[in-house]
Amino acid sequence: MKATITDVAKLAGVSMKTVSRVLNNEPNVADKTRERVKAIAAELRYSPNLAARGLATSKSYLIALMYDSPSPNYIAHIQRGAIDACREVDYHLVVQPLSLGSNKTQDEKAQAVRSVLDRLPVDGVILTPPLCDSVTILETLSDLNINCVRIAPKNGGSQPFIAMDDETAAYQMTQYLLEQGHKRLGFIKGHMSHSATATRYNGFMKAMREAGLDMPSTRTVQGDFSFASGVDAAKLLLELGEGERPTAIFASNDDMAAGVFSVAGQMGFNVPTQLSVCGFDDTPLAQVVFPPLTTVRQPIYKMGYEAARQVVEKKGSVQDTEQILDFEIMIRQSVAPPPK
Amino acid sequence: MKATITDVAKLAGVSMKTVSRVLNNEPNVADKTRERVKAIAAELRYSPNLAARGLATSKSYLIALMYDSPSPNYIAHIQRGAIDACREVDYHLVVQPLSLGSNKTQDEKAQAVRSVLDRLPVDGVILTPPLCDSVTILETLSDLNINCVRIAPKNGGSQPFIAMDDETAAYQMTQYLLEQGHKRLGFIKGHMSHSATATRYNGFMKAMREAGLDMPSTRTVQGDFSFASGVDAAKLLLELGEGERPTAIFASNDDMAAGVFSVAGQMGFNVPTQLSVCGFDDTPLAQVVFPPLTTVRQPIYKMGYEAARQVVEKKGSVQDTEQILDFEIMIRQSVAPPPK
DNA sequence: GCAAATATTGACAGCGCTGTCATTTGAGCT
DNA sequence: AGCTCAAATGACAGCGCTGTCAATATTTGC
Repeated sequence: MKATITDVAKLAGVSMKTVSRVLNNEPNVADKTRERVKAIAAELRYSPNLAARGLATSKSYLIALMYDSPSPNYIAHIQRGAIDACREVDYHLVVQPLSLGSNKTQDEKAQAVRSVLDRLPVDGVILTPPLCDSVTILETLSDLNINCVRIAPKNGGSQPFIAMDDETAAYQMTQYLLEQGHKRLGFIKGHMSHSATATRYNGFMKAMREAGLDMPSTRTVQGDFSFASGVDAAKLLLELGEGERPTAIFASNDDMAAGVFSVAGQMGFNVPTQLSVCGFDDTPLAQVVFPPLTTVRQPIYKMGYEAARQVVEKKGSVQDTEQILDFEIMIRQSVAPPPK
Repeated sequence: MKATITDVAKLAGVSMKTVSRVLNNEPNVADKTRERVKAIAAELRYSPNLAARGLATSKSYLIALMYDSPSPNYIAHIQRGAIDACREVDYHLVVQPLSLGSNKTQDEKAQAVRSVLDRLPVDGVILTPPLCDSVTILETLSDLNINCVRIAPKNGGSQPFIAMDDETAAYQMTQYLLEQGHKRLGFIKGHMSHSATATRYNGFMKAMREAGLDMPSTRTVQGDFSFASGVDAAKLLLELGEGERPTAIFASNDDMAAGVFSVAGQMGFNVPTQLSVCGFDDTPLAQVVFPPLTTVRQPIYKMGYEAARQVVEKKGSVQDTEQILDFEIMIRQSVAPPPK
């Protein structure tokens, strides 16, 4: 049925081993032989049997993308990037949602990871937030001797990672708000357990500080990245007295920004003429609200892509193991100068 | 390092083959032996080597979820369901996006599928729209002797499928609109290549017909499931003269409904007091607009779950191979009686 | 109690590939 | 030509598991 390495070897008049060498780009094969084998393999549409190869090399040619319920959109893009990278090197991606609620103990987390990897021994793992911040998980992985790459981890650590400079992005976005003439800004923070919450807030505060602007605690509200928390936060912010109320609100993600839109609409504040709003992430939502939301685009596809490349290549040098990717500020129509 | 079947066999004082039998729940093992082997396997945290098993059985214990860029949300839920089903039977899911633009010829589609499956010979495939409607792909799969399950295909055919009754859902939603007192309804159709477009429209029309209501062509607008197309369609609909303009708009999906919201807001129509809007799909978006959108919830998680179960079990009887799952009408606040 | 039937177990080959190491080939030199 | 040495190639075992089929243990029937 399906061609095997033996078929190719026979047709090419060489040994299986030589075919194997060609297929794996090993040295010490005469160019002429190499060409001939390649041609015949192509003709036979031969492709090596993953299981056999895996058994012989004790590799699986599989990598896992582990995540614990971030937004579907986030995962979808990471995933897509990772898959594209895998295809280039004949690897395959297995998706592993993990559902590690915060109610799980460290031990349970380790067990969950272990049990997944017992059943499917992969060659590498990509970890997305918040999993990438669990020391327990990182330790488990290193126990199991599985190399991993983290996406947007809270802090550097010794494992390789891919990240975006959230702080600078928030900083620049805040500067943009200030350039528009806003003086009273509101800020809605994200979920405390998420790494981006602090960095985004820090970038925001840095810009405020540099501008010499006051940031009273009444205008900083805790959210949790959900639409509902955006709604609650916006209410708090917009119910402030005339001289206190922010003229612009920086929500730590798009969902919460949408919550702000919703409250603004109900309370009769026009966006952007009476209230400017900006978000973070550039989810599809950002273009599906009115007016389109000014926000920060994260290079999530690329993060997935680079993470997968790295996890299969396991390069050595340190500078290769930490990648900071570029963001992009998407200026749309939800921010305007403040009303007089 | 990792325990093998030989380790278990030695400790249990039986042959490898007997251990193998226990692990695969084969008959003809004495209960006592079975228990002992199980205990020892558990103690050793033994789990079989996928590659070795795959090599011996020429199965891969992998199934593929193939899709061609439907919304991330849709895929994420299907995927989650499929993964959960896989875990129950020790299978694994490999995700395979396919990007078959409509500009691809049939041959190219077949090639694309073939090349994916050449490199990763899976035991089964789950096909989502619009892939599940490509005869070429179905044929390729059956050539390759890979069994597949389709999710929400356009028409029955001979391959097993999981679907939802879109027509009845649209029918019931329309009835709900009519019960609220609306007489002039607008309908925004989906993308022509998508199977759901026709069925949803049919359900809508059936309810209109039964109610003896007129449906002039000016109030049926072609969309393509995108937010932008919803915007365009809404403009067309809302610019109609006073006596022509619909008092309620049924958009074939939530994105387009969001487009309607956006136009309504700009044109000064309050939703739902002046204009009722409903959608279809119950994407996260539905709860992130104001007012929350009345829409149809599809059992997408369950579709993924059932599809995976079916693809690994390949049951025989016909009634098992066609499953119609229940939908749910999510009544929220975007529909109200029409203005007097 | 004994043959026949059945249930339980095990020996062994082989799935398709790669690693190791031995062998052959050919190039480069004197 | 004859020799050395490196490059190219191949023979073969074995990765961990399951299928086949033979061997052994147990039960059944009379």
